[in-house]
Parts: sequence; C-alpha cells; structure tokens
Amino acid sequence: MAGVSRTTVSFVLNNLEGVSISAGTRQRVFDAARKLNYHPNAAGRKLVSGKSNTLGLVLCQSPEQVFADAFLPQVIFGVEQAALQQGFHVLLKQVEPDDTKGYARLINENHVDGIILSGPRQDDAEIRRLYRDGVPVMVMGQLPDTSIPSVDVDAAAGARTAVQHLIDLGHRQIAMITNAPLTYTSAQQRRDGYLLALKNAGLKSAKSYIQEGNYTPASGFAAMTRLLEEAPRPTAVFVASDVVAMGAILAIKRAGLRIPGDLAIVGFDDIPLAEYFDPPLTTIRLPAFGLGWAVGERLIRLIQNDGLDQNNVFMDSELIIRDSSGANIH
Amino acid sequence: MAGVSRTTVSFVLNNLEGVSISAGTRQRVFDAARKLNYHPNAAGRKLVSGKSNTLGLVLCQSPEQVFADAFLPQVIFGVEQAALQQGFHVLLKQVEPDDTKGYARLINENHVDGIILSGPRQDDAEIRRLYRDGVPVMVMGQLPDTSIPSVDVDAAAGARTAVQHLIDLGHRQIAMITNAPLTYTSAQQRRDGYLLALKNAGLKSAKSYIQEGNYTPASGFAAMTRLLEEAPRPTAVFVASDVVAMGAILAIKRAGLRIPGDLAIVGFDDIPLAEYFDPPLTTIRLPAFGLGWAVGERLIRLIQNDGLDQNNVFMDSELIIRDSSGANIH
DNA sequence: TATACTTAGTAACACGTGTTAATAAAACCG
DNA sequence: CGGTTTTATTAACACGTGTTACTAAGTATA
Repeated sequence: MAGVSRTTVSFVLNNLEGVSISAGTRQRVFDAARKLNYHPNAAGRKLVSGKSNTLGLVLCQSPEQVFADAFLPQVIFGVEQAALQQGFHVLLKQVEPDDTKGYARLINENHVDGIILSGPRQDDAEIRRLYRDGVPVMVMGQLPDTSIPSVDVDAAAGARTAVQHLIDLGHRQIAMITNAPLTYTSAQQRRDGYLLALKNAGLKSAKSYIQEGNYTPASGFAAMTRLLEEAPRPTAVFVASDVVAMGAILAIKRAGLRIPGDLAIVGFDDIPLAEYFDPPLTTIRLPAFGLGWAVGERLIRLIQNDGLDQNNVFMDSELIIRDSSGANIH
Repeated sequence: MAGVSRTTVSFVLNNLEGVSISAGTRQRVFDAARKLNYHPNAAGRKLVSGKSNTLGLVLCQSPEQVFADAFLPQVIFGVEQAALQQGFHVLLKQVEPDDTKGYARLINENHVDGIILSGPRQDDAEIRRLYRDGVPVMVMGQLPDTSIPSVDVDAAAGARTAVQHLIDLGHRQIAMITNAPLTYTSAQQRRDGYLLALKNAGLKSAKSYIQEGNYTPASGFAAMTRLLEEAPRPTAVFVASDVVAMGAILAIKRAGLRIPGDLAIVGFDDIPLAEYFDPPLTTIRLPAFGLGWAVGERLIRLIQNDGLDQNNVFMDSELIIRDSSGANIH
C-alpha cells in the first residue's frame, strides 16, 4: 500500500539505526500502517528473534497457602510493573508443590525467556537443571546449596527485630508460633531470627515454646491454645504471620486473657488488615511490591545479559509498632 | 535422526488421526525425539496455526483495590485451573483503570486468543470495540448496555439475603456501608439488594443510612463513625465488604458499643479471616475460585467456537452465619 | 492379469517477521 | 568525465511448525 517492500516497512516501523530511509517514504509507511490498522504479529517476531519478551511467573504455593497469602497480589503487581517498564509480558503458571517439571515446558517450548520461581520446594531439581543449562532464572525465597540468583526478604533479621522489640519491653518468657511447617525455608528463617534474638539477650529457648502454624488462622488458634497450657505461661508471643496471629488472638480472647496486658503479640507481614486488628497489631512490614519489582527487574537483566551487581538480594523489613505489643501503653 | 521427513515427525508427535504411520517408524520418531530432548517451539506453532493457546487476564483494578482484594488470588487460580485443563496458558496484564486501549495490543499482536476483563470501567470503549470485532471476550462483573458475555456473582441477591437475615432477626433500623463508590457496578448491585430487601419488608430507607466505603478498612472506620452519629442510631449495619467491615467494627468498639448486642453486623465476601474476626463475622460467601474457573472455561469455549448456553451467568453466594449478626445468641 | 483401493511417507507451501547482502541511483571528488 | 563513496531500497534467506496434495509401493478385487 505504501509502494515499498516489506523490508522497508520493517526498517521504518522498528526505527532501525544505520539504515537510511527518505522522509517521504517513511511517512508513507506510517500512513499506510495506520490506515490498515497494522500491528506486528508477535508469533512472527518471536519465531525469528528467538525471544518471547515474556517472563514466566511460577507459583509453587499450594492453593491453601495462596488463599491465605494476603499480599501475593502485591508481589504479582510488582513483577508486572517491572516487566511493563521493559516491554515484557508476564505469563502466570501455578504448579502443585510436588509437580516438578511442570514449568520446564515454558522454557523448552520457548513460551518465556526466563522464569521467576516463587516458593520452591527445597528439593526442586527442575530449577537447578534449568539454571545449570543457562536459563535465566530468579528465585523468590531461598534455595540452599545453590548459586541461583534470588531475591528475598531478610526474614531472619525481621524476626530478630520483632523479638528484640519484645525483649526491650521487658519480656523474658517469649514464645513463638511459626508461619508454616519448618520444612519451609521461610519458616526456618523466621525461627532462626527468633532464636538469635533470644540468644543475644542471654535468654533460653524451650522447645515447647515453639509451636507450628501452617498459614491459616485455624492453625494459629490451635498453636496458641497449646502455648497457653505451658508452664510458665509465656508473657509474649512472636507469631510469624499476621494471618496466623489472627487465630492466635482469638484463642487468647477466648481464654479470657487480655492483649497486651496478659500477653503481648508481635506479628509478621503487615497485611492491610493488621492495623485494624483488635488490638491493632504490632508487626513486621514486608516490601511485597518491592520484592516483586526487584525480582522482575533482575530477571530481565539476566535475560538481556546485563550482569547482576549481587547474586542474592535481601530486602529490609520494617517494624510497625501498634498496640498489640504493649509499646504504646504508658 | 529417525530417518524420516519433518512431516512424518509432525504426524507422529501430534498423533494425527487419518494418517497411517507404521509402528516401527512411529517408535523411531519417539526415540529420536526423546534422545534429542525435542520440544516443539511454541512460536512456530503459533505462527502457523494463528492460535496462541493463551488467555489474557486483564485486571483493571487500581493497586489500592487489588491490595485490599483478599480473594483475587483465588479468582486468578480459578482461571489458571480452567486454562490448564484445556492446555491453555494465562497471560496477566494489569492496566490502570483510566488506561483504555492498554490491553488491545494483546489481541492485535496475537499474544492471546481471548481476553478476560476483570473490573472494567463502565465507559470502557475498548472492550466494546473488541467484542464488536468478534474477539472472544469475557467480562468478570457487568457492563450495562452490552451483550458482552459475562460471569458475575449475583451480588444483588447476596446483599438481599444478608439484609433479609437482619430483618428476620427483628431489626428495623438497618444501615449500609458500601464496598466502593457507587460509580462501580459492584457497589450499585449490593446497594440495590439492600434496598430491595428493605422494600419487600415494608421498611423505609434513609439516604443518610447509606455511607460509602472504598475497599479499605479505613473507609469503613470513617463510614461507621458517621453512622453512629445518626439519630436514630441504626441497630444493624450491612457492610458490603469484609475488609471494610473490619474498620467498621473497630469504630464500633472504640465507641464503646458491643457487637451484636448494640449493633449487629453482616459483611460480604467471606474472606479467609472473616471467621476469626472478633466477633466472627456473619457474611456472604462468594465463590471466588468458581468465578475464575467459570470465566476461564467459558472464554475457552468462545475461542473454540463452542456456543455458550447462556450469555450472562450469575453465580450464587451463600449466607454464612456467625456471631456478628446475633443469630447465634439465644 | 488389469484395476481399484489402501498404506506409508514426503515435497512443497504457508504463516509473519528480522536481517544480511546486494543493487541501483545519486552525490561527491579529482 | 571516470571513478569512488553515500543514499535509498530490495531480493533472498531464516526461524519452526502445520497442512495439503501428491507419489510409490503394497494389497485386495473383478
């Protein structure tokens, strides 16, 4: 329609440097493209370039985990934003935690240029294979014994801060409820921060003072019920998940005890509702959006072969002091 | 490597019917494919077939909306599952609410075969254009004055049930806090259900008894504070969002009133935490996962040119009776 | 045995793009 | 004016697949 070859059209529309096209021709191409409502076909581009301009966001969490994970949307949006900024798309893929190999297809069949793995199992062999084969890969969370680049919240430091806060308030009998079974790294890290804070303060930690939660309020209720039967009863509890803390708080109230008077609570995550708990929850705020953004942005750098300044990034969390820890009561 | 042509390979691996290939050849092809770790290239397929086997999931919600939307992950997972079952992928795309045309590119450039639009603006012109052009499109929610196929919760019916529940408990002064500004369809529907329940019971509805929320607990706190100053003070409030209800509940407690003794509350959504509110929240449970599943499954049918049994689907919600409405107190 | 039909396989085209090497025309230089 | 460089444009190939039309050989039928 513009009276030129396909090649010329390609040159003009891609605004290629080092090729000279007269202004008149250029304009004719633009006009024709507009008139024909022309849009370059992605499949054609992908085929010839070998690039898909797409990030694979693989979620390994089980459905229960996800439903309880109040800030997964923020993480996803962070990835989206980072991708958008570089003209990338985001392909979402959920895989059952035990379904290894479910996502390798994305790479093998060239659907995506790289993969973000959220919440992988410790023994996930597929991600290691992809990494070894030179596939651009980022992990959200941590994988031991590998040099796979990752972005994670410095959960241990956050947990340590949370517990230190309780220690500073004078508590000596501090228990903990984990966010998940200790087979999960994120649960281990938070417990390690708890233990470290106790150790630094010269406090002892009893095994029975650590109860396991599993993402749900119900598990928090059960765990707290067990803790209330401990002797001596703890005067403060670090609950490594706000959602789990919600259940724990209900257990405390049902037992007729008061927060923070009888029992101080510090949570973890700072979900949007935490501020509206009764009492408002002292907790650790996670940079959920920033986490997603960072992991997306770094994966794109890997894809484009720009180097990473550091292989493993740990993002800082922030102590948000509200009423449940008793710090605001004078 | 198998000593046959590409054509034969294609026939064998796609298991094409109506073509006869000897068992020996077939096996040689399989063996070679395995040995070479062969995976068909998606770009090549898409190019020749014109199909991308991908659904575009477009989220129009603003970030604040999304962060507060506790069951967005469930919806997304529902779509994922439906897609997975038919061998489709899901491409996620967030667009600013005012950024029309942001997602048409997905179709124009053939990234996706169809689009699911979640939470569109009422005046979204782009979706109407796509629909008119014959693009497979599904809307989550509702769009007035169109015949675009949609899946939605029957929010009006749910709201009506919630309010009827309060009426059945003997309440006559029933106020409402909306989940969002009334410019949003979902807010309108829930309000309409509220009004209908009142009307059917022969009750009058005062304008000042309807206060607006905007997805956040903070807005619920503010709205409830206004309601508490009304004379006569309502004896029950229907809050059209559990998250907003969380803020409303805090306002009630701050005012020294008791739930449900002084003020009964019914929420909407049944977020995972609703059961652990203090008091546990009577609310309307939405089939979030089912919603996502239905919209995904129907979009695929549209893409494959199977007809839809009905153009607009309304899914039922369910009244979950807990303590906040006072029904369990005898 | 001549004919028709089935079986097994392939050559050739098409999809829509990016890129390299080549060509023709124009401009510059001595 | 002959030769060299620059400018504007294109022909031809490549990417990896699905599909149609065709061939050749084998097998049943009359």
